[in-house]
Amino acid sequence: MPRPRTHDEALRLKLLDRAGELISADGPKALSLRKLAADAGTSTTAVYSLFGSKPDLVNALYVEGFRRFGERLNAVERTGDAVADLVRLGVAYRASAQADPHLYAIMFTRSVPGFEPNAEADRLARATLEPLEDTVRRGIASGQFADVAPEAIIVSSWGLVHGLVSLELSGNLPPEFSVSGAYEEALRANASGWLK
Amino acid sequence: MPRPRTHDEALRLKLLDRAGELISADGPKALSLRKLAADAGTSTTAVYSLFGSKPDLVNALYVEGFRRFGERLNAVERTGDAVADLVRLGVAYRASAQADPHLYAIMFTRSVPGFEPNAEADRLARATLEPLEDTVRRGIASGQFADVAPEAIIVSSWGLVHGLVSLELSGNLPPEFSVSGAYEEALRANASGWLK
DNA sequence: CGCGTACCGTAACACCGTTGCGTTACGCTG
DNA sequence: CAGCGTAACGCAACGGTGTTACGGTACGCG
Repeated sequence: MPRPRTHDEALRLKLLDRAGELISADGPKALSLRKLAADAGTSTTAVYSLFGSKPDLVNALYVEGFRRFGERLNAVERTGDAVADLVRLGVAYRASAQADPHLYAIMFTRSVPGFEPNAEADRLARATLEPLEDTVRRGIASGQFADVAPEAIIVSSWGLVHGLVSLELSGNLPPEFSVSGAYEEALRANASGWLK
Repeated sequence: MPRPRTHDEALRLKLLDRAGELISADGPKALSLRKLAADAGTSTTAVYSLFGSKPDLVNALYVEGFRRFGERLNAVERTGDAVADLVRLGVAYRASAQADPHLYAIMFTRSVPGFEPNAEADRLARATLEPLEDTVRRGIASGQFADVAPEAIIVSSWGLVHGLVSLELSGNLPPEFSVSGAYEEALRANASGWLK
């Protein structure tokens, strides 16, 4: 007997899509529920019935960002050489961040005030790193890397890649420092430091 | 003939101080000009006559953050061994970030919407890295590091340290992983990758 | 003493996220 | 076929934000 719902899955996707565009075009500040609703031809209520709140909508973008990230990392072909594989993964990581810089900002910096990823989103984020974890464990098992705790190499590699990419994206690097030029070299040097 | 000004240097410092406390206590979202003015016993106009706008006030916090950062990095004693010095600088970097996590967020993530550091602030930020640049150049000159472009080692070291610290502060690292435990080891491995 | 003037607090503006309320629009029932 | 019950939804209000225009204020000089 109720009136049929128009706040459906299609609208949910449309809102997510438009929200991503608004953020990508003018930054996180430009994401307003009123503007978003108007763009999608609906009302602000839609966001609340479909997502719960603005932070919850951003959480959905966070999940979407990690999904795209995971796709790219999983698509990296392995060579069997752990150092070369770490470099490849790092290159894919940077490419992914540059493809969606504002999604990257949502994922790794707190660019939307008040947003904290929920538990499920955190698990997903964690799972995205599986290719990295796998490569490091294989490198240790094969005797290529020193016999240290895998986490040490995993976090060190992740930290370097994340640090370089986020310095680059946030514009904190002095202009004469080009990440592109030294990126692969830095990744290789870092991985080499763990060789047996 | 005018009435004597109460929006003076003392009030400027008081506002900066209170703004830092508000941000440190409840995050960047909690920094409201009305609350800040009330806390300081003045009106919102003070912020506009002393700083220009809210982003300009945040810019002053940005500068203050880099000043403290520079103090700590400059206080690091050198051993003459480039690898050991890079580790020491990294430890000081992390300590500085942990001492003022919300200032760190202002400095390196875009945690306050609408804020972009101005040119002078950018120069100051750059100058903060001098101890790092110096250590790397000496390490290359002494023949300890390979004869690569200094920028490669500088950016790689900075990237690793920044990446680890910001992953740690943003809570993106898996809970079972302790940065403290593997931090120095990772820095040493990274620096070692550049040895001749 | 009072005038001139720079200063500064108040209040308005436009916008934000969020929420309660009243309307709407359907499908089942009589 | 008419009407009712009910879930869904848009509108408008609420308390907040940064910012700005304005008008009262309080001093030093003539």
